[in-house]
Amino acid sequence: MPQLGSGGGDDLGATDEMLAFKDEGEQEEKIPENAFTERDLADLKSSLVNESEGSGSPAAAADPEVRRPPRTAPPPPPPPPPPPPPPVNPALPFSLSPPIQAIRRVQDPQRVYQEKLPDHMEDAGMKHQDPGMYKGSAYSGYPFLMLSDPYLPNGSMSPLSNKVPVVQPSHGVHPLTPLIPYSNDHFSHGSHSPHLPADISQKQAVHRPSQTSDIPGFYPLPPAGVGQITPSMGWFTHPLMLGSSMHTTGIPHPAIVPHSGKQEMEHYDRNMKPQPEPKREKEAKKPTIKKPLNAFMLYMKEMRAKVIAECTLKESAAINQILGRRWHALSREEQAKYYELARKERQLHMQLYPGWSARDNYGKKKRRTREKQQDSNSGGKRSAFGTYKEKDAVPAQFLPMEVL
DNA sequence: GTCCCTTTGAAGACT
DNA sequence: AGTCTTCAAAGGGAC
Repeated sequence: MPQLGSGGGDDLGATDEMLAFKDEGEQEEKIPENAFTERDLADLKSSLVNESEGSGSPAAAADPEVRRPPRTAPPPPPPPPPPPPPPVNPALPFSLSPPIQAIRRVQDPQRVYQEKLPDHMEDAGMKHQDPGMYKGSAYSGYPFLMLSDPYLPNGSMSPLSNKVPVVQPSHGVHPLTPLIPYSNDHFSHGSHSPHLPADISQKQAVHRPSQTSDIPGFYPLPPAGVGQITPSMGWFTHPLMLGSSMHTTGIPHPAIVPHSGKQEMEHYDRNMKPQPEPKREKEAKKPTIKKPLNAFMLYMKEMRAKVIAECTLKESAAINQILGRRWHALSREEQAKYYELARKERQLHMQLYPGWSARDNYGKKKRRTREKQQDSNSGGKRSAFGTYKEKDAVPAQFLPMEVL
């Protein structure tokens, strides 16, 4: 949380929030009386990360966050009394009664999910996995198995979904339910990952230094699922895992995504020399390694379906606003779990792709926007990746809602 | 078909 | 060191 931790950043973020609430006024939900103050929230966030990093995991030594300079935030005041559980739906600016339509939308998650499964999964027998895995309440019990992959487009499955700590749509399940397995037991040091197929672990062992054991079972599977998900299910025959999708460690990872028309491609290897046109075209079809999801993204991924089910909203922008407010309404402990998940996610990502940098994906998404902005305000304050008008010296993300 | 919107957090670039 | 920008997910809406 660099922004929060940078000088007045704490106040910035919180101020934003407060203004947003204020702006939404009566139409939006009422903040719980004992909602965090700006300061409290900032302190909590700061301490959450610190706790997460200092949770005693030996892996913390390799954690990039650990290497960052210590936060300069003053010693946090005594933590406020834990707020009572947030209201059932603290952020909903609308009726709590889910319309029938919305209910129907989530009534048959299994069907929906199977529809989403790519063919290769079916080929690999994935779709025909023990249906019991999807049974039960909506998605209960499934979060660790039939997870839409965070790194694959359209939430498709990837073999590694079974191991990546992706918070998946729980659809009625408590948002943190899927996180339970991320207990200290799973993070415990030295335990060989029971979730990695033996051959994968061996391959990792070949390429990885000793820290391999630092990411033991933080991609846990339910006991029933562990034995069912095996490499024979197509893990190594997935088209995405052939060729460049396979990491040098031999470990396929969901962060590797195939080329989608939406994103311009850039080869993963930054050291790759410029290629002649034909080769570049060929290269352009190679997958991109995506950024690991942060805590909020993990939270969103899990809670989105629930929010959609609870309201009639479909637009992601509106849903994300709700999720953002809910995120702030989460208790310290609840957020901590997501921070921990995100930390592990980054850790694994870093280990799987040591040479990868977020910079690799720069310029792939908003180039047109930036170019447009550059065109419209030539003479903007900055020009590295984009410009903004002088009067907008404060980035849009820091502006109160009413200004936007 | 492509981009925008909207959120928070992480990381890189820049001053 | 502090500030700013970009990207990560998602999917309806706008063009």
